[in-house]
Amino acid sequence: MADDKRLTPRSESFSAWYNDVVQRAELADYSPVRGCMVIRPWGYAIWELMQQGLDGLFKETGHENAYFPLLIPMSFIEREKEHVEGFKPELAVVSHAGGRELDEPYVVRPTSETIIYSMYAKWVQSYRDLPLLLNQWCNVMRWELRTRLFLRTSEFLWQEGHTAHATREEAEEEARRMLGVYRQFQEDWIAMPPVSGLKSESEKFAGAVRSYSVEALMQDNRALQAGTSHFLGQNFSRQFGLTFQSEEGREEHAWNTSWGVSTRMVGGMVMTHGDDNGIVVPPRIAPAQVVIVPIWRTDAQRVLVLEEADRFRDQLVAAGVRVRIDARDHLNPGAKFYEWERKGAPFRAEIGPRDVAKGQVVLARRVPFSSSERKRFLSREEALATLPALLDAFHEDLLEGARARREANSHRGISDLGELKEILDAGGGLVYTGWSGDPDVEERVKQATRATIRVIPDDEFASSSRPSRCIGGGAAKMEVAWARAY
RNA sequence: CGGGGCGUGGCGCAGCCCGGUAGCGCGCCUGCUUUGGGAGCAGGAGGUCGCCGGUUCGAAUCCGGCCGCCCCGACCA
Repeated sequence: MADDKRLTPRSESFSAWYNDVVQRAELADYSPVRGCMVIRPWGYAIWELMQQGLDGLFKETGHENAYFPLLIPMSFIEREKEHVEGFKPELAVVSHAGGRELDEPYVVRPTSETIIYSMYAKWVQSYRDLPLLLNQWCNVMRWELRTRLFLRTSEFLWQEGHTAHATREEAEEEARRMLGVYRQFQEDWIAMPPVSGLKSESEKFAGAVRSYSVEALMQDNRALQAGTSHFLGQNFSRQFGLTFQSEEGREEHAWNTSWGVSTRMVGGMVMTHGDDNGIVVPPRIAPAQVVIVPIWRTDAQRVLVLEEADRFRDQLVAAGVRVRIDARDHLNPGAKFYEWERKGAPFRAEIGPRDVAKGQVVLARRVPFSSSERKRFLSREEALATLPALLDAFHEDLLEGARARREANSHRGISDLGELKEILDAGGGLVYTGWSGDPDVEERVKQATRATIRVIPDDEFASSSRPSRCIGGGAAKMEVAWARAY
């Protein structure tokens, strides 16, 4: 039946579409463990490319990778008051090991501030040991009530950067710098342009002095917190005795930051670029940027076509393009076209007997070049010479499309609560209003609209005229962006 | 945790109301023919009907309990 092959259209149910497409694109599957997912090879390869891109940026900004234990003594988590309050409900605890009950239970890390800063305390003596700039790639566990593949699972993969600095200014700068790295990465690799800014008090990380985030607007106009960066002040260094001797010989507490992005970005990619035919993987994170589909009738043609496909692949690989040949014999070409569209490969190159004869390839882009140009016929030399540029151009088109969608769904200068609610109920995305900074107002608006303050936007995203009225009445002290969020 | 829905070959479903020992599509296997947008024909494999108990000569179907999953709301990267 045709219906077996179709995905639930986005217009029918965006969340059903998401669940469908994540599984049918073979990104991930549900696991026997409640709330946990299995990331399948295609999805994992995308994550690996994200990791590579980010890891490069971390290294460029002076960070090194390390690894800390999965299990954290319960007493560590409990040391920072705000921190434990924030995480208590979602901790998974190991109480038994080696066949007996442990004297002190361990928690499966929900995040690693405590164990990492306890080690930093051991390693840092002098201002000369600072800054200490480490990152770790790992899994974490937060017991979630309601889970969704990639967007919220009990176990997820992420990176967490943890830094220690001699001065407050330097740590604050680091937190801002890494927020910028996330933004840059999401634009340059995922073609997902977020809005960056400061979190409100109620939305900040448990244990932080200040939290920043990048918020991306999905196709259903809900916001996705796609990365966070925290200025931790001296909260953890005080609890873990992370001190150093300053140049002047005084003992001082170090200043910390932490920052992380997770496999949630894969979900963000899906909901930013996907369409009713499947996901769209932006070129720089596509495990196969070009999929060659060979076409043949006879055995002789098969040999000839596959030979040409191999040669073309080798040439593309030499040009730095990630290529895959789909030589499966039990599927006809049409079936392969649909499959790779579902899985979001940026380009498909068809090579059949006619193309071999003419020395050409037929190139199709996952999102067509234009409505009138669904396929491009290129000589092999041309294809080879232009593909790297075509990949870049596709990235730019995706980024521009996503940015245009974000802007089209951003509503500025809203000062009336009724209007805010109206916009949100009509499916509006990011709504910019004034705010006094009063948490009671924030809570009241949240109750009334089911939206939250996503960020106090950075200057670049702020409205050209600063709002004077607070959404809850009275004078505004700042501008905030509201949205319903994942 | 509240509301809704669903558990039947790998996937999607029908059968349940009205009990009689399981069927359809897709997928899978074998063979032949095919292959430029989801191939055709022929043959074949595959199911303790979520679990436990009850009613009955007999339960996928009726009754009770339990478990699990999905969706919508309260908390969260």
